[in-house]
Amino acid sequence: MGRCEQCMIREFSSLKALTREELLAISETKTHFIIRKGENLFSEGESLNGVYCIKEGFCKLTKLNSNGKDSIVKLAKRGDLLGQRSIINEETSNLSATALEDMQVCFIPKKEMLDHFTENNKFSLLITRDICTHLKDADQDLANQTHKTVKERLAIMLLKLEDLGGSSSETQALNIKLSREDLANMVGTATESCIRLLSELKKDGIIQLKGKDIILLDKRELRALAE
Amino acid sequence: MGRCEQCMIREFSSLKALTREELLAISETKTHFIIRKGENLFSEGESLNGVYCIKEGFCKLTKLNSNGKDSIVKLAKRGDLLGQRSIINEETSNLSATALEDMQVCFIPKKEMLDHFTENNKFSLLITRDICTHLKDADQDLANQTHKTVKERLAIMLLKLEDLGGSSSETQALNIKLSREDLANMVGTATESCIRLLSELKKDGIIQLKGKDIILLDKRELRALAE
DNA sequence: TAAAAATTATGACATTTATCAGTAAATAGC
DNA sequence: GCTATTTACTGATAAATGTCATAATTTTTA
Repeated sequence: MGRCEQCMIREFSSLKALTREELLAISETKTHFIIRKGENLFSEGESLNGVYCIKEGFCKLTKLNSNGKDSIVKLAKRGDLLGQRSIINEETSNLSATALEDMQVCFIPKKEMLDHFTENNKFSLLITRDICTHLKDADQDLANQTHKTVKERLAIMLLKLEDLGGSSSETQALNIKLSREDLANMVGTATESCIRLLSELKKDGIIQLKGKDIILLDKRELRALAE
Repeated sequence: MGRCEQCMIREFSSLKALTREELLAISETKTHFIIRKGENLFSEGESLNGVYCIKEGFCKLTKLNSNGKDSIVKLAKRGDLLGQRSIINEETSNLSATALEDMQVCFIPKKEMLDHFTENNKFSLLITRDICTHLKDADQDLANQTHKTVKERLAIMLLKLEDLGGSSSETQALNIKLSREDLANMVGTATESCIRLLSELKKDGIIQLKGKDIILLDKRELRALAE
């Protein structure tokens, strides 16, 4: 099994505040596993016994609506920690986490996290700050959702996808591959509306579509559309 | 000036975790003031030098959209602390806070808050938990916003207003008085649409409208509408 | 208290967005 | 490689929501 103190992924999260000794302790209790595309790391309402550290791959965090549709609340990537809120608030998970591609994930037990959280002030501050950042993002998303059109929100989302996952250096396509349905659920619209707007952006030469690949041709124009 | 250790409002917030000594220290540095209806406690983008503790009155927390409209992200009431996120993340305020009625507010300087935050683990845990709760609420709001109709969202909002501020024991009217425009900005719709739906709910005998007063007549039906 | 201003309300209409139906294309399984 | 199945796309239409105009009501101000 890999050793946390040698794992560079920790530099991307609050785990970077842990001492060598603390990392050694975590190495002893953590587990490492593979999640296949489409599988859940955890589900809404589930009680989490620890925190997940994403070593590789993207996943979506969703909330099931009463009408049976998923709302994608956010995306997570390599280096992100999942489940912090549930652990701190001692509540069941608020969201489901589903792999968008094959993932490598480490699981750190609750007790181990909480011990360091209470003992290492730098660590707990970073975790709290991380949660604060999520809150700020959520407020922004909420404001966008309330007064922006679907087209504006789609433009925002495409830029956000590039920001989060980057683009392939060969094909220029966004690295985060979402189905049209998933993209629609992020934007908060019907799948057909989402497809229609993508076609429109393509027709206007702002993006290029090649199968599932999306290439952002004119980011300046996209930003203008996002207002 | 009032003394924090004698102020019962602190029991409603993370401040309840502070020791008598800590409360005495805060009493020395805090200031107390009155905010008139419509005035701002602080504005989006402003850098906050401390945290606000609401002693009396309701206020709205808004985010300005590119189209010049406000989105009301949440409401705050007696006992709530405002500005915690900005202080912890050392960032400017994400939202504006505007009084919905005359308010009494205490201001606790940043340094004072951070000192206790780093030294009193119970206090910092409660603050972190409070932020976690806000994050959970924001995720729920976001999901509601994406896949619920305006009518469903309005029903949710009316129930939330009652939950947050209660109703007058005499008139049964909601204690939180919002203009139709504010209500629309909470629900995320146009003012006229909001008014139209309120009229519809009134026609169906679900609510009663008396000037600005809103009386929830049939909460069961409202909950059904909210799904 | 009367006039002015702001807010609430309603109607007509335009626009956006969702839904349903059906086809085309891509992917998975054999 | 070929079929089955899913996903992507397009069109027609319906429904929801926004916008503009205008009237009724309430609140504010002089």
